[in-house]
Amino acid sequence: MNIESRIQKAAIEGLKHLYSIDANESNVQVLKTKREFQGHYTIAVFPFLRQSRKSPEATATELGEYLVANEAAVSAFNVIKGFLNLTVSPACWTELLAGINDDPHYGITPPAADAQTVMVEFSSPNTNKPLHLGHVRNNLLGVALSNIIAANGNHVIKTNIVNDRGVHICKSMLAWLKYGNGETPESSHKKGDHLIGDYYVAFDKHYKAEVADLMASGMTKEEAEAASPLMKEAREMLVRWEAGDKDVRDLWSKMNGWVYAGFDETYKMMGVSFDKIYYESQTYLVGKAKVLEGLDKGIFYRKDDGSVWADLTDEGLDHKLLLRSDGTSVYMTQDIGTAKMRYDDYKIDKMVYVVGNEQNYHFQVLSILLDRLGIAWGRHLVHFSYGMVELPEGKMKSREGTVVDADDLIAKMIDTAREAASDRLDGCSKEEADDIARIVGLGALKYFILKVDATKNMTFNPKESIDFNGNTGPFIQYTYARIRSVLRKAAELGLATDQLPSCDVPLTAKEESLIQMLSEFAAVVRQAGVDYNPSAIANYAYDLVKEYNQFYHDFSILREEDANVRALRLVLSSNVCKIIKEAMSLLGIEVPERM
RNA sequence: GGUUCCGUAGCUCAGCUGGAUAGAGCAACGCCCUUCUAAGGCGUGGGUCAAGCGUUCGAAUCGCUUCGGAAUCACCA
Repeated sequence: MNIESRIQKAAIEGLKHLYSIDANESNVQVLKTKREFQGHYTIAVFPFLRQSRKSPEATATELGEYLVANEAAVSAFNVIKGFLNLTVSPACWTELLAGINDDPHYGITPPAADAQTVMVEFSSPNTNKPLHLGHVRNNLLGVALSNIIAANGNHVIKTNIVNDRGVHICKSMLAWLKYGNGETPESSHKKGDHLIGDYYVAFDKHYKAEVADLMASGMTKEEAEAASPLMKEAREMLVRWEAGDKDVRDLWSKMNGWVYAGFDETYKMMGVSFDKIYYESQTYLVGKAKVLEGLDKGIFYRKDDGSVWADLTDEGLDHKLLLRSDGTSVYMTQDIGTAKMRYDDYKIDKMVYVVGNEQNYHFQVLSILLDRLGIAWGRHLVHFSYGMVELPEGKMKSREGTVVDADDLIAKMIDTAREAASDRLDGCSKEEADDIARIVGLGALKYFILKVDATKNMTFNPKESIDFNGNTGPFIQYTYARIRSVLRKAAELGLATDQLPSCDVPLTAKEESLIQMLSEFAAVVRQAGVDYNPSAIANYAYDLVKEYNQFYHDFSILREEDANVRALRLVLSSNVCKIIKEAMSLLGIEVPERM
């Protein structure tokens, strides 16, 4: 049991004993004492005054006296107004540190025998354009969330649903046929996803030109869009694709292959991997069948024009289209198919979709539809709804060329990291220096994105490059590397870094505070899991590191002459190191041994 | 128009299951390397927590209203 719980339990007993108050966990709050006051934990006694029939000061004092007498962890107290500040005994802190030191994975809960299986879907790219900053946020959140869910004792299956079919794919295929002259990633020395993206843009350019010409000859915009020969060809191509036309399918496979090779490079760079990948080209027919099955069962209905709908008015929502009048499927149909396949493939207890908040309505509807279709986890599916990445001017727009490309951004971050390290890695080989630049550059990018509350929109200013000082990934990595350096030197001197002294060692306030923060890690991981909130881990790591840097600045470790004090500081430092690494690893961020 | 989300320092963000004088980083200005990595530490200035009303011993946090911004309500995905 942690110290907070012990204090809370004792306080509940004390209130009962002193005033016959029946308090419980929810109304006895044990808070962390604010910096400017003396003590480690604080209880506000205001809620108990009515029943204690005493002043705030008197009540707090009596409760404080009770706790010092009856709870070994509490060694002293002070009262300011109605706030009871409690001081925890040094022995208690040392014991706590020993416990953390003995646990190589403190804060991480391995799956138990009856652990739940949670599937996390993220990334889910289109195969017609390269990944941009929005996808980066999605991927990083997906990885971090999967790690956090796993760290809370669940089995996690990471999955990706690739949107590899539809008229948008036909557009780039058509443009490549018309304007490509057989260009390949090899011949052009372009990543496959970027090559295809260029043809998607080319289609749009020619299509716009056609529409403009037709409008110049007197058509309205709608007429012109409907009459565009290019668009007509693209739609015909989709029909041929659905019919399984060999030429179209071969081209489709070839071009998708290029895109996947490009994506794989980006994924690898970002440290993203999946346990299972689904393709919409394989799930949409399953969805169609499932919808028709629902139609037979009377869950859905068919309109006169042949389209199939779900009536959601009893849920306070509208009618939702599931199959078009021409029998083709829509987005929702595909998600239903994917859900069924997942249900058949794995015994999932819970499904988490990492998808942008623009699709909140979609997932509200999907949840209801899956439930009606008998998918067990449908009703309680989790839509991890994250906010957009915006530029200072507003949304990224591909048409205006303001999209921040993932590969470009990553390369730029690594270059910046390399420059920043240029004059400080003299002893390193080229490979080591490259690896450090990669770790630090990506660390800066990942932390920048993950430290902000995922549900909120965030702003990225491309003109001001991501910082390497202050509340950043490199700041945390730097602290890690600095501690590692001290620990290496300790090893050279033959000093143990994991042996607490057997006798009592007096602790400074900073040391106590650090142990207190280390012990909080387990609760932070748990809460991050409950809230689906990776940023809580990031902010914790920052606070811990900031605290450690003050300690590092104010106290010596290796030059400390008292061997017991030195041993304690080494253990403390090595455990801060361990927790930094664990926290960053939950976020999918690596830490360097030196930088 | 309906629904949902957001509004905290010049900028980017914490804090939100109610607790003490609202915190960081960046930017500005100043100080600290003969001492374990200065990507660090310390300090100064910077706030009507969008506004108002309410609930409460206590509100940035909870409720209502207003203002401002975003998303969504497609036979797009």
